[in-house]
Amino acid sequence: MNRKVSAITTDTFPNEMRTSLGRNLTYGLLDVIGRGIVIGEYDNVAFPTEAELARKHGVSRAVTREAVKMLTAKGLLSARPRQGTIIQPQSSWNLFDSDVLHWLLERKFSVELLRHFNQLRVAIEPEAAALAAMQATEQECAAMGAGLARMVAAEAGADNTLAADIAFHVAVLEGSGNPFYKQFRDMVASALATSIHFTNRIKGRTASIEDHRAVYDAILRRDSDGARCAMRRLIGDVLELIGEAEATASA
Amino acid sequence: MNRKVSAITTDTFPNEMRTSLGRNLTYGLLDVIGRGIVIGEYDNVAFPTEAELARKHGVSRAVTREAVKMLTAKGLLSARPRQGTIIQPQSSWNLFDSDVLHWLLERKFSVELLRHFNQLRVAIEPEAAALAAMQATEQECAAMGAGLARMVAAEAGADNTLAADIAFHVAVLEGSGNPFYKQFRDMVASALATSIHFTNRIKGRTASIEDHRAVYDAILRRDSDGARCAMRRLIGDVLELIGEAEATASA
DNA sequence: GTTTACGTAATTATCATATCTATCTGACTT
DNA sequence: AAGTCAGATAGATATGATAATTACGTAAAC
Repeated sequence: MNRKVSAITTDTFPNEMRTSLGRNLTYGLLDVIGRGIVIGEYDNVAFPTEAELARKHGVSRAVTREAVKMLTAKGLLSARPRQGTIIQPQSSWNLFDSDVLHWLLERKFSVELLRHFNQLRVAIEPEAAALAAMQATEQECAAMGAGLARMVAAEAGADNTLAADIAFHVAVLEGSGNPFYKQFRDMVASALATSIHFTNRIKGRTASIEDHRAVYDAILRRDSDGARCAMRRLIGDVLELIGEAEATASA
Repeated sequence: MNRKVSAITTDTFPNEMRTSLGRNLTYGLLDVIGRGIVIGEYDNVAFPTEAELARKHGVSRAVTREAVKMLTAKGLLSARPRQGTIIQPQSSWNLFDSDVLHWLLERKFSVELLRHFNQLRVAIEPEAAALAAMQATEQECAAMGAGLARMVAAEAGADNTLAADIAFHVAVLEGSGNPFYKQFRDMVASALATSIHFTNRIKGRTASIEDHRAVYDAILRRDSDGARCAMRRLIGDVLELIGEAEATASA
């Protein structure tokens, strides 16, 4: 396995490439450049040209162009002849792309972003719970129950707290029967994974199980408004904690 | 301008290329393939290989690959050696990508999709209004006022009803100060543009202006809950109309 | 002095071709 | 059965050449 030595090789990016099935140079470069943009690596310097990017990372221009095109599709870049490739204002980044969100949450951790995201969750998830109460199938309800059961098991150390929490919230979103809500699957998973350390540090999750169960029970008895309120309370609590943390940090 | 004649030329896709700045072959092909996938052009046939796509559209493989990569980034495709390029299940399409949403809404018009989207709006926009009531700047409030004024003007035939409606809703989203809500800008614009004919047909928009003004007033007096309720009522009405239409259609 | 027109050069866009790599299939061996 | 190897296929990558676009500086025009 003696290939040309390059900054980015197929080996450089093994398993953690959550982007579809890719573990090839293009996806590697996509990840490196994307993360670089989000971190702010190019904030005070002109973004490199295709040729420079290719040379710097030791890959061909074709690979570079494909990675750049993918980042363009995600709203991070735009390219024009003679002007070069430039970073788009953050307002046009596609935050609902799980790659972009992942990069954002991964960087120097921003409580503000976490608050913004949970301000979104407090809109989305209660409504999803309400929809789920109206039309979730038995299977979908069973998935929620399983998630809850895992949370209880995790309490006793028999399962992973984070994975259980995610499983429950994802199950509710799936139960909504609405493809837009279902899209939040990856986002919520990504964000919870990042924020769990944060929220855990502030407050034990012991009380949380009961809150989750309240959502679950309401959905089971087809109580749409009850499910909405319970879920809103659940996420509202998280939001409150974040607000307090922000206030403490700035004080 | 005598270049090689091909199925997709630079001239084929002139101005209407809302995707970033592109009016080149890659963006043209992106649009053609993307629309084809959404419409269902490949539903009962194997998706072509890169080579076939390139030949069919008369472009090089490099262009084809770039378009395919962009569609991969939007969640529509995935590619593996030997397996070929395959269409992803609809559940992994990025519905929050304005291209994807545009293609979806453009196809044989689906009332169900419209309902699903408005089920999302009824979660998002009231919360955005509530946030706007808390922290919109004077400028942002002025933008909402301007949108409302345009709606009044449109009533008298002095402005475009659709554009005015969009302007108001976008202004509220912008006023939320939350980047996730701001992302709905393009989506709401895209969806309203498609649905306006539908909703207009069912009900005159005369009553609508007062509903919009109620939202605006609540935000101005910093009444968070009032804004949320007013906006919820506004979109709830639309949702109800869609539900009735669906019931009628299936009856 | 300001604007307009235009040529130049830089950078992306495209093409064509060749080679590499991953992976499925099936035959062959153990 | 289970493992191993060979062939075939389709995407992945590299390379180099050409075209198209347009920012920018310069000169001409007003």
